[in-house]
Amino acid sequence: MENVRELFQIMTRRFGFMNKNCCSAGGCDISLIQSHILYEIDRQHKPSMQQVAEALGTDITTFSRQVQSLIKIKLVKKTPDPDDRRVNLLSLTTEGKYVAASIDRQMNEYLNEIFSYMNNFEKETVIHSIKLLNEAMAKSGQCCSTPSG
Amino acid sequence: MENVRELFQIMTRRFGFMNKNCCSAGGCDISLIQSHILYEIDRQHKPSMQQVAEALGTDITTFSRQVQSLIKIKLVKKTPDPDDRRVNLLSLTTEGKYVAASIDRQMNEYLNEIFSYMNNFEKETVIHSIKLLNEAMAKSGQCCSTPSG
DNA sequence: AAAAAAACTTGCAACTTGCAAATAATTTGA
DNA sequence: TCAAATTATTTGCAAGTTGCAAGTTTTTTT
Repeated sequence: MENVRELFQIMTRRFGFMNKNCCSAGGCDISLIQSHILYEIDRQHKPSMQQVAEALGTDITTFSRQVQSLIKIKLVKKTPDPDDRRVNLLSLTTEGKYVAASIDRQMNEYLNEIFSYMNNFEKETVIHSIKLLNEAMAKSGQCCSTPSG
Repeated sequence: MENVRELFQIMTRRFGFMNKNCCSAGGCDISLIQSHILYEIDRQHKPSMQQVAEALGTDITTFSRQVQSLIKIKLVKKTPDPDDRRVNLLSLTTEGKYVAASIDRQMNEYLNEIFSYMNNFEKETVIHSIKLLNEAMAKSGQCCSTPSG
C-alpha cells in the first residue's frame, strides 16, 4: 500500500505555499502567521486572545506581540470585554476585513485553478473527502490539536 | 456552496499539529523545521542542499544553518559530491534514519486513528482524493510552489 | 586563462520565540 | 467580606531564526 503520510505531507506543504503566496494580496505584505491570525479572527465571532492563540497553537505571549503588530498596522482591533475586563475581544478593522477578504479571494482562485484539472465528479469527491477528514480529525481529538489545548 | 478554502485551512492546520506533536518521537526533541528537513532528505536520494531547501521553500542561508544544527546533533551527514565539489549531498545518519522512521511511524499511527472513524470505502475515497489533489496541484505549478522556485 | 556563474557559508542586524515574572480583573472559600 | 487562588494578558529577557549582502570555493563559459 502507498505511504499515506507522504500523500498528506506533500499536499499540506503545497497548501502552505499557497497561503504564503497569498500574504501580499490586498496590497499588504504580511507574514504567514499574521495571515493565519487574520483568518482566524475573521472566522470566529469576536474571539478573545486566548481563543485565537489556542486555535492556532501559538504560545499566548508570542501571540500577544503578533496582535500588537497587527494593531500597529491597523488591521486588528482589541476591545475589552464588558462582561470580563481581563478579556480582550479581537476583531478586524475595515482594512483588516479587506485584506482578509482579498487573501480569501486569492486562495479560492488558486483552489479553483487546481480543481480545473478535475472533472466535476472528482471535484465533488475531493471536497466531500476533506469534509470527512475534518470530521474524523475532530473526533480523534488527541493527535491533531496542540499538546497544550 | 461551502467555503472550500475553509475546509482545507482547518485540515492542513490539524495535520500541522500532528507533525508538531511527532517531533519528539524517536527519543529526540527536534523542531518542526528540522523534522521537515529529515523527512525530505529521507524521501530524496542523496539530495543536494539546494534541492532540499527548494523543496521546503526555505531560504538557502537559513537552511545551511539548520543543516549545521542537524549535523551537530548527529542526525544528518554532508558528503561532498565527487562530480561537482561545490555541491554537498545530504543523507541521514543511522540515528537520523531511526528518528525519521519513528516520526513516520507515529504519523501513520495518528492517520490510522483518524481513518478508524471511517468505513473502508470512505478511507479509500479520501486517499484517492488526496492523490487527485496532488496531481492537480503538480499541474497547476504556479500557485502551490514558492515564488522563488 | 580570465570572467561569469553556481553552490554553499558567514557577518550582521532585525525579528521571533517561549519561559518566568508582573499586572490587572475575577472567582473562590473561609 | 476579604484574603487567596485563578484567569487573561503583557513585559523582560535570553536564545534562536530570519534573510540580505558579501565572502569562499569550484565549475562553466567565452
